Amino acid sequence: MTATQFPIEQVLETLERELAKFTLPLIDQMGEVSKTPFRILIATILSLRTKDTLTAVVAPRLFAVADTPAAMLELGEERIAELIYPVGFYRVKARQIVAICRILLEQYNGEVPSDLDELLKLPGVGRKTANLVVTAGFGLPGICVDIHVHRICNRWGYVQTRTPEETEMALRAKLPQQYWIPINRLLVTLGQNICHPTSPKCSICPIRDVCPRIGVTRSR
DNA sequence: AAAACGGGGGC
DNA sequence: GCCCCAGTTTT
Repeated sequence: MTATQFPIEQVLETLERELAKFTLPLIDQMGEVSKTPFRILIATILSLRTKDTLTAVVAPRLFAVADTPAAMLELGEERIAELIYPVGFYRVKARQIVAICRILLEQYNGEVPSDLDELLKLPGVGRKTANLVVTAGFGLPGICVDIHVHRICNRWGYVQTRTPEETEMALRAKLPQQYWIPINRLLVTLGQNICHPTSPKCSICPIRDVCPRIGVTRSR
């Protein structure tokens, strides 16, 4: 179709090799033992519109006190709000956590469902959160598109989309499935450390040789 | 399509 | 002081 297709596979493999040099996303910061579906679900709720370095400090405080839906309900909305206060949106998030845990206990036997459509029924869970639980929590195929994945894929010209949901669908159609799970982790890492919305640090970018927008500082 | 939720950190 | 942050829901 196009004369020069963006070399997405080469780029993602390069990023995979360079990953160790960068600050990693929230789920990786929380450590291997924290990668249970329930912790990923709750931590992702806490992380909405919040820096993940802050969430990575606050979330473990909550998990130390309550690590299951039943324990969360026992803790109660007020106490949850106090514990998560620094992440912001604490009232909304505490209310959503309680509502989610109630549903998990009443309808899912206290377990987090692995099905995307079931996850999307939970209050406060949109496509980004649901797909992160599917991929990072269960290791199942899915594409988690946050603002970094959306921005960078469009910056590269790999997709031309207006919303993260459109980007997710475009990637499902054209990105080889072996990259579905790692693309989020790779592009969030790149987006946080180098490929910023404004003033990206192209001079130290590991894929500068093949990026079509090298030196272009405006967001898209 | 736009507002609203919100404290913490960077500049 | 001003702006942004691994979004989602409501108007």
